[in-house]
Amino acid sequence: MGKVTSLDVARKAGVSQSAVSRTFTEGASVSVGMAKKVRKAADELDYRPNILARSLITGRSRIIALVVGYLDNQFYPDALEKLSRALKEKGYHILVFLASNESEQEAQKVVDELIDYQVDGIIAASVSLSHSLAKRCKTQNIPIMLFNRRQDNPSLSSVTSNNFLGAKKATEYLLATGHRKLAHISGWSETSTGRERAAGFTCALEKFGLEPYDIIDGMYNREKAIEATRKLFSKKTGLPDAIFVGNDHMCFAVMDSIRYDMGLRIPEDVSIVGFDDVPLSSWPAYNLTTVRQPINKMIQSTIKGLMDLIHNDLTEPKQLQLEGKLIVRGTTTNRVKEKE
Amino acid sequence: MGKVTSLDVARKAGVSQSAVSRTFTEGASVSVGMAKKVRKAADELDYRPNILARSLITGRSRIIALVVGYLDNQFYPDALEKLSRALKEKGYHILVFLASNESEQEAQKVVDELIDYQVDGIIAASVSLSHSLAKRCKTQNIPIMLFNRRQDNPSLSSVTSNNFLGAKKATEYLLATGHRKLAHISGWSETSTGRERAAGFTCALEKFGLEPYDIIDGMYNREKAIEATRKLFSKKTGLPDAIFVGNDHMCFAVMDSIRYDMGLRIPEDVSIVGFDDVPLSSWPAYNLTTVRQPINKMIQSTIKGLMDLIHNDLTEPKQLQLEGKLIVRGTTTNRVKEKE
DNA sequence: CTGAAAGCGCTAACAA
DNA sequence: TTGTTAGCGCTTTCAG
Repeated sequence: MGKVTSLDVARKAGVSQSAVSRTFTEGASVSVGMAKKVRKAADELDYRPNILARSLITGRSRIIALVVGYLDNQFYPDALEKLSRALKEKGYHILVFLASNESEQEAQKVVDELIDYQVDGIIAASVSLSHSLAKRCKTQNIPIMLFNRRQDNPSLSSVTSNNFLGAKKATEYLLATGHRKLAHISGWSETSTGRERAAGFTCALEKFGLEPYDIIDGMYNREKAIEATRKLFSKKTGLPDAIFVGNDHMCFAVMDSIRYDMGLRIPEDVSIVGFDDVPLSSWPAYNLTTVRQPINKMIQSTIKGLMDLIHNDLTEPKQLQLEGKLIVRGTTTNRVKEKE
Repeated sequence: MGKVTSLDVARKAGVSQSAVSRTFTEGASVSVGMAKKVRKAADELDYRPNILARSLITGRSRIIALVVGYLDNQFYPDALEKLSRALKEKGYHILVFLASNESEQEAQKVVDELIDYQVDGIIAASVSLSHSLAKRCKTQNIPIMLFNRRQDNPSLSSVTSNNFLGAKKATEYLLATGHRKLAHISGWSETSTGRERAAGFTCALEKFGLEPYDIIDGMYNREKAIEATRKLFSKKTGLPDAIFVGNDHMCFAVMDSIRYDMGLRIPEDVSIVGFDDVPLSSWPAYNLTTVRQPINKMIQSTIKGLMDLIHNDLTEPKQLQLEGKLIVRGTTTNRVKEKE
């Protein structure tokens, strides 16, 4: 029966249309009797207020744009699911925008689209908005939270784990357990996470007085990571005894390549450490030693930050960095003991 | 700077507000000169039409609701990504609704929410809408496509692969390669896919004159699948020589359990076949023999079906079943040859 | 082709 | 507390 409007309900209940509006508006003043009458009529007609019409007036759509690159790295569907649940609690829903880290022009289009939908806020997961695009959103008054990515320019709020420290911890652990020829297959060097994790790696080595065995950009991509692995093991100068990989998603490819291409054993021949601790990492097939990103806290902080931005525009940008934790599993071994 | 409206643009260009509307409305009649003038002013003001306001009139929000259970089975993020890209081409975007196959009441709420947003259509992936809820959507005139799920009642359109045939093929392959003690860890028996795949399994066995070694409901859940595996291997009556598992997601758990709990080899001790062919299945760590769901065709048909429903309400419900294909990889072996 | 005017379904003053 | 009224930003008749 097509659309039932508030007017239909009003007529049926024998009250004014505004009375209907009020009973469905949080915090409006309606008497109990009125509310009851209206609710009854509404139920009978199966009436629901039209959010879009409401948005037009209130200026709030209750839609949050989630901008995300690919969904093949399990970290992101996991985050999407958790973000969606948390936002639902607050009466928001997620409109998905896929942005494949492509050209500025593509990004431009995505921003256009999400402005069109009058979204109340943006969660940019894994993608980096250029300065000009960020400014456009600011002009349009759409708050942005960066999730798992930071901007050099501190005008944008962001939530990440401390990638530098996490990578440093992981590397120090490898050093403490007797590894000396450490390679790094890094996250994409065009991303903050990629660079910061690489920096943590080299910093730990430097402090220890060691040179990296090698650093290759894996670009957060399975194929690139496999290439990198092959390159690493084709060196004539002896093999690495440990590889720190920029994220778990690449790690799985690296491990597969080491085991099934190279025919080497993990961790006996080479130790592996990842970053993220996605669910797959704890599955026995990989059982990966990795730096856990505190995803629940990250989600929580992202939502809180976004809500703050939406409700009082006063808040100034904050770049939150949460502590990660090294989870030791089966892809690393203590080479110190072995020598004793 | 808040919102720039069509009126602002109109004033700046020195034309009427309707002229602005027309230049931004597909298929409206405007002269080239007028369009140019308007576009110029619009660009200068960084104007974009407000989709929500437009929706109010046209009755189309360009929002599609994707209702999905969990995102931990890689099949769904993959589908989400592909659906999103395909819909974007057509000018639609996906609003995510997580429905954890819970109570009727929860489902009720989800339907409420998606009606609120005036979505143009619903893609129900993996969740089954009860009859009454489906009817409510029909009353509200919101078309529904079931994705990877069928309804007994044929009033809803759906796209699936032929689960019965796929399962039958898989089982026949196991029989043809000399397996005789076939167990099935099934998909959730409350779902059409779970039931149809189980039916394909038993049908193939029956034709061959064999009894199933055992059938246990794994409920599309990792933990349940592991439990089922343990149960299977605790039987006193000899072990199964092959297991057909209801989907790949459970399969990974089953394989891990067999290898790392039981200490058995795949496929030497037991062959394994899955269903779906998610990306992970082709990774060397699992290298899974499985029935491929033709996901691209499924996506394509789902979108086409939905668009048909949206544009001409005339179309009557169609339950499309696409052909799946057995992909033979490393988790099965030919036991016939061995005996020769 | 263009402008004026009506109205989509709703909320938010404003009176009563 | 309630009803009346004026828009939110847009599309779509309807005249011209």
